[in-house]
Order: sequence, then structure tokens, then C-alpha cells
Amino acid sequence: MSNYVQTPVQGQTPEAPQDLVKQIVHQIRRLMQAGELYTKELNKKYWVTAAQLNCLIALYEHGALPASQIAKLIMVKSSTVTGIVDRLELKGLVTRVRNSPDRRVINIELTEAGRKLAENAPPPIQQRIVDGLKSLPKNDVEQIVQGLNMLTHMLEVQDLQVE
Amino acid sequence: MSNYVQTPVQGQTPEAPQDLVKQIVHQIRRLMQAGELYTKELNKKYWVTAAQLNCLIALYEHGALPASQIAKLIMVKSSTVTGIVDRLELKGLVTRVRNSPDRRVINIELTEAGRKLAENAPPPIQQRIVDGLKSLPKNDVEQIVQGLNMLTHMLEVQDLQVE
DNA sequence: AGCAAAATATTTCAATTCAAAACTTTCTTG
DNA sequence: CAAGAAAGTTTTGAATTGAAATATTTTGCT
Repeated sequence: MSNYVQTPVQGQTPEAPQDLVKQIVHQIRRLMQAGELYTKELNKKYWVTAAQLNCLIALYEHGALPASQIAKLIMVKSSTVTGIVDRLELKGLVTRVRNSPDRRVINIELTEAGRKLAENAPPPIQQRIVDGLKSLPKNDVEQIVQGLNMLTHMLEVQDLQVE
Repeated sequence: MSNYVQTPVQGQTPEAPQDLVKQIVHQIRRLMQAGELYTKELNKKYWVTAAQLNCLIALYEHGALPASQIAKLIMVKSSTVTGIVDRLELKGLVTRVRNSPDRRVINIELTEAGRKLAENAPPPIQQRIVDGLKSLPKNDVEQIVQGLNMLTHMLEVQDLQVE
């Protein structure tokens, strides 16, 4: 924590912290772009995108799952899962099986190749964060977590208010 | 700041804060999804997406700009700007003019309609954050900013290492 | 002058994402 | 039991995003 942390201007009105808001929005966009660039790079090197890898890992950790459950775990709508699973299926990493008594549900399970890929997984986005966090004191790590918690909690409360 | 902040487990090894990393990744995904849901909602109500609105606001604040400059301001690659400007042009909110001595550059400028829209802009994502921040003590706001700063700084340094 | 390199913008391509609508199957209710 | 609501999945359509390739123009160097 150092020179790149801009300290707020003295005498700022507490009601309209416009520049702080700008900073926050800016940072969020940077996070998103970092994620996008990372997934492209991942796909080029390992033939699997971040979304696909998240899906594989969810299946590895929880066993075979229907699309709706995967959607909840990787935080995406279920129509998005369809496309991700399509591509994983084309690569032979998962299969769709209709083995539930409820014939609406279609379970998605790892193939052998999928399981192997999930096991010695190519570095997901997490690894980069792990590496970065190693160099920070624990207090800073907790500050990041709490800041994000406040932010997401805030945005989700706002989401509800709009409905 | 309260119950939704998960306190870390006692006796955790400082070298592998796996659950903290999981929380951070989870929060980032929540931020991204909040942004996605917001832009869809915005588009439904105002016929303009968040990316398009950011582009309009950049032009309003800086005057006519070439695509490469817009790309830097709104933090996307310039091939992305092309598509955004295409759609804004279709709606008559911007025009492309080749008025530079350097005939490679194509300046994008607001039309009257675009200027009006940028002036009394429909609430961009910022507004939601402004509203949320109002209910937080200033210390918390600064914590959010600093947490994000650390995170993005970390990811961008990592980005460079990959090149 | 001439030619290679750089800069600017666009095109093409694939992946992600969500909403809305469609489809199938199950559940509920009268 | 039949009609319709609900649940699970997929399809369709539009926007965003970035990489890579392409086209045009400018610049720099010999």
C-alpha cells in the first residue's frame, strides 16, 4: 500500500464524493479488463477459457450437476451455461446424461479427460491473485476482502431496490 | 460493515490464504454480474448500454476524439470501440468526421442528440455507487478505494510479468 | 524518391453474457 | 383427471470484448 493510493482531497463534501466514485468505477473496469485479457491468454495457451475452467472445477468439486446448479456455483445465468457446456462437450471434456428420475434435468458430468484437466488444472485466474497476495501483509488482504464485500453487498441491495 | 463480512479462520496458514482468494474471486464475479445486469436494464429503459453511455460521456467531457483516444478513456481495445461507435452512429448520437490533417484519424463527435443525452444522462453505473456510498462512513469508502487500488495494481503488475 | 516500418481504423472471428421466448416434463389445483 | 402453473433446459438475438488480419496513410531512413 503506497504511492498509488490516492489520498482524498481535504475539505471534500461528504455528500458527493465524486472523485472517489470515479476511482471506484475505474478500478472495477480495470478488474474486468484484467479478467478478459487473462481468459484470452488462457484460451490461447490451454484451449480452455476461464468460464469453461470454472465450470470444470465446479464439476470436479461437486460431482455431476445439472445446468441450473452450475449456474449458481459459477454465478451466471443458466442460458449462459448451455453455451459453455456445449463447447466443453465438443472438446470431450464433459457429457450430458439424462439419468435423473425427473426427466427434465440433464446432468453434466466430467469425462476422464475433463477430470484430468480439472485435477492438474491450468492456472485459473485465482493463481494470479494468490501470487499477488503473497507479497501483501495479511491486513491488506483482509482490507481488500472487506472492501469488496461492502461494494458487492451495496450493489446487490441496490439491485433489489430496482425490481 | 457487519455480518456479511466473513472473518477468516483462526490458525490459517499465511502462505496459502485459499479461502480469502476464493472470496475475492467470488466478489469480483459478483461485481461483474452486477454490471452486466445493470447494462441490460439501462438498455431496456434508455436504449443505450453502459459501454455506449461511457463513450458518450467521454466525448462530452473531452470533445471530439479519435477511436484510439476513446479506447484509452473507457479502457477497452480499439476494435471494441469500432462496434460501440457503429451503434451510436446508427442511433444518430455521434458522427464520424475525417477532419484531421492526418487522414488516418477519424474523429468521432457528438451530434446534437448525443450532446443532449450526455447532458441529462440516464443514470450511469456511477449513480448506483454514489447512492450506496452515501450510506457508508467515509472511512469505509476509503477502504474500498484502497482495497481496489491494491488489487488492480497487483493484477496489472502481474499482467506485465506475463508479456 | 523509394521502401520499410509505424500508426490508425476496421473487419473478421470466437466466446461470453443476459433476456425473452420456446419446449418438455412435472406439479398443483379445482 | 384435466387444465394450467411451475421448473429445467435450450434457442434465439443482441451487445461486448479482444486477438489477429487487413487496409490506408504517414513517417523515417537510406
